[in-house]
Amino acid sequence: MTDITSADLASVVDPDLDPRVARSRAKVLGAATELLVEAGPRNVTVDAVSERSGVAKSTLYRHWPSRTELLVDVFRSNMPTIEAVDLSRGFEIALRQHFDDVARTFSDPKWSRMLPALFMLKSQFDDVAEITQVDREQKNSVLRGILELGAAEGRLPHDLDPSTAAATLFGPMMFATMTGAGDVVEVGRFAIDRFLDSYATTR
Amino acid sequence: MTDITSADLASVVDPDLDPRVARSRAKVLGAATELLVEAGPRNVTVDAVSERSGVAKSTLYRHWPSRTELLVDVFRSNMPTIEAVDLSRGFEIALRQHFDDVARTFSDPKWSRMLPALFMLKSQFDDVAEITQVDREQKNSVLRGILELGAAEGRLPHDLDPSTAAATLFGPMMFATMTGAGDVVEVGRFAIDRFLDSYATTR
DNA sequence: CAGATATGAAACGAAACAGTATCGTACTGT
DNA sequence: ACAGTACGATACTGTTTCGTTTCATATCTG
Repeated sequence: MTDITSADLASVVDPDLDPRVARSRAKVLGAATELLVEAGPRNVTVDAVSERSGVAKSTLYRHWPSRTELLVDVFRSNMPTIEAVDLSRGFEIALRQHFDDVARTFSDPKWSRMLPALFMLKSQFDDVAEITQVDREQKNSVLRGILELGAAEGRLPHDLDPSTAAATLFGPMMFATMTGAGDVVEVGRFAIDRFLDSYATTR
Repeated sequence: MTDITSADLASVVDPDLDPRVARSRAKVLGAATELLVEAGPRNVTVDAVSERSGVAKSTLYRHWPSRTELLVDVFRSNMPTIEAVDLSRGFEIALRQHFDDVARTFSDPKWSRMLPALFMLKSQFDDVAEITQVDREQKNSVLRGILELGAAEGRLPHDLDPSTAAATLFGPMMFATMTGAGDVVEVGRFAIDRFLDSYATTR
């Protein structure tokens, strides 16, 4: 896992952009992320972000109209990327590959601390709700392909709802992350094994 | 499901206590809970609670030394009660009875909105962490009894870790609650069916 | 290099907020 | 009825926070 420096992050934000702008935005987002992870959204004050990032408050307000929109962007810039899965090697391998991808984010301590705040603010800010919705749709889309492959291989029923399956497969890891009980990956693996074994039954 | 009035809640807080005190505390906790559910912990300001509850700020500070401790008490007073299960009618009935109990709390919209805040503040305030820990221990204790019964009936292996099982059984409902995708109870039932079926395999 | 643009530093206003203090009033238990 | 206690109303202090403004300086682009 490679560390992403402020410079890298800046270039990710937008190409051919005034480097000063890119730098400022990246530094602000980085500092705000730190503050969020350390002590929740309440800790992400404009002054604290300014001080931590070394970016003047006036500059900050040139890029974000309000603290709220900055906070939303912090979540947006930290959302996990969903990798496409290789379906050519069969259902179970694809499922476990996708699992590894999702498990990585649930194991990331930064993301773990961000997650409760994300869900909390979801009900207050439409932008945050939209972010989570897009993420879920992407993941469900990937999972749908895997489930269809599983059905084609005769290992899963055809009427499986992706979002129900997602909850069953990944909910346990979320539970472990939130409660802090048990190893996240271990719990996740166990849940997937239960899921697969349940359809291996001769009924 | 019966509504709990302020008077009822007051008497629950502590018997043989000056009724004025009980009344004030109950009104404050009720109003603070509302504010928390409506817009998160940041919305629970001392002035807002005072205004909403009709209890003077000075009175509030006679009962709680600080805003933080009030907030902690709000969570404490809203924690779900764990019912003991009847193990005499067999493993599966006991499991489903416990499931109904847990599912009730995950279906409660008030609790759903409280949950992310609870997990968020867990890492900031030791008192909140303690509350969640006690709750988890209680639930794990109940589940342990059920799992042992299941093992005795030959339907589960003997080496099942209660906290791993808890994550597998109830994580999906938490996932559904947090993401807002799918019916919570339906997802929960599905997950339990997978869990049970997975051990019904003839291996 | 030169003009355009972004930044930094600092001060400022206004509002929200936590917490304290005072004092007259209402309630409770005996 | 009476003494003890809790309460409400209000004002107040000090701090935090958001957001704005100004102007000199640094950086980028052509």
